[in-house]
Amino acid sequence: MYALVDGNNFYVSCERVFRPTLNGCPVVVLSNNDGCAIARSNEAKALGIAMGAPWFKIKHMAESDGLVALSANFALYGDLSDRMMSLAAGLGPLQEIYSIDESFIDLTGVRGNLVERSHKVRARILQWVGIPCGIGIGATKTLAKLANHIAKTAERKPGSYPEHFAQVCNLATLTPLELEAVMAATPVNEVWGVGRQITKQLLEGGVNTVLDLVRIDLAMVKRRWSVVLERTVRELQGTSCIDLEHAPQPKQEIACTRSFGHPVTELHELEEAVTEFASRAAQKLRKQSSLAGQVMCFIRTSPFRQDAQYSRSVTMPLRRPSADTTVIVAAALAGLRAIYRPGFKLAKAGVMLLELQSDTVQQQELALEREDDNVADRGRLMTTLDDLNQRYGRGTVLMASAGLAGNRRAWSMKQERRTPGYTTCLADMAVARA
DNA sequence: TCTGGGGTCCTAGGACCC
DNA sequence: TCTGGGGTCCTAGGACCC
Repeated sequence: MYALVDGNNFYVSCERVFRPTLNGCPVVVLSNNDGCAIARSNEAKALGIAMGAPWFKIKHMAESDGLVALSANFALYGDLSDRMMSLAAGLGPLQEIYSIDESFIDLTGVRGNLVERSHKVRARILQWVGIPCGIGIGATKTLAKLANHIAKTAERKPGSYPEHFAQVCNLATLTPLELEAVMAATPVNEVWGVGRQITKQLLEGGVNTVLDLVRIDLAMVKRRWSVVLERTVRELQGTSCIDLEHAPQPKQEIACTRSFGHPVTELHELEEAVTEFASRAAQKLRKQSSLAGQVMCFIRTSPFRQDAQYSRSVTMPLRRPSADTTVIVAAALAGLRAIYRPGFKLAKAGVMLLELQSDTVQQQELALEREDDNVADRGRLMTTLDDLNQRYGRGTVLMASAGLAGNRRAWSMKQERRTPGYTTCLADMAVARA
């Protein structure tokens, strides 16, 4: 038995914790670069604002409907997420943190009334952290996700499901007939693992609801689609196929990519951006104690513009696996110079680290060439770099090719409406006035 | 003027091996 | 006239997730 605990409209709820006047208002949180809406309050959803709606297309609602837009404040969301997760963990013995706002809990061995227990955990998260969440319970992770969807929808749209499913929904307590009714009332695209493409194909085949999907022929699903969708159907039928991963696995690839605040055409500007992205990626790499075997670098124009299009990537193998910022930046810059062409209005660039491996395994080799640097010294240098940037703030010590932050940089992302780091920066702490 | 960022898994097809 | 069978590895691309 699994539970899924999921924060409602998470980023918006985080903002509301420190700005209660936003309660009841239509609010969206914008992606990096203030590009599009990535979180919407219920009121914003009711205005018809879609997930991913470009800000410039919905901006007019600020005047007409009192829509409030905020730049993403990931420092705040990450911190409130940690607090929410530690309380959600109280629901059962094992927890898998699935995303910034969701965690699965393995309920094996938990006695008593699971719904009552969930309501208590939910109330505690609301009171101690200030984030409202929905909790779904089911025999498999896919059913727990479905239950979570029902819990949220029952709360947001009265009449859509039985009232008592609001906030907490345990599918395992339903009779077969009740379960069928719920599945028949749920569109198939709400299932975890059924995205846009597969939804389209299912609808063409007359599979409209979750109930239709759960009754589909398994062999046909595997033939027509894949083992992935077959697994989803089995999970809906109550056979657990996706295990809880309570120990986070190290990433197999690490990326740092950004859209630019303004189009970039000059190589030297790109070099600054790519240096920063490669440095950030290398830092993430060291944080999970990995080495990278390859560095990928890409640049591209905006596919939304009518301008001449250009999109190239290049993968640079490293001499030996490394987590050294200087090595990774050098490889990324060499790649950039190889793919750069003048005359294009570039909108985005990025660096990805591939072929990651643990830094405790080091392939030995014959010393056929002179070592310029002592590997242990370089490791200490990187540790010092990370410590300094941790203590005095990101960008305190950086590669010279990153340029100076004080200079005007076309590539820096736009963030015109960001709220303070209420919980992560002393100077930004909220002040209570009597 | 203005459209995010960061991941995972699976499959098909080609190159290559004996 | 007739041209096998069985396998691995790699890559690109597509689907999904939040």
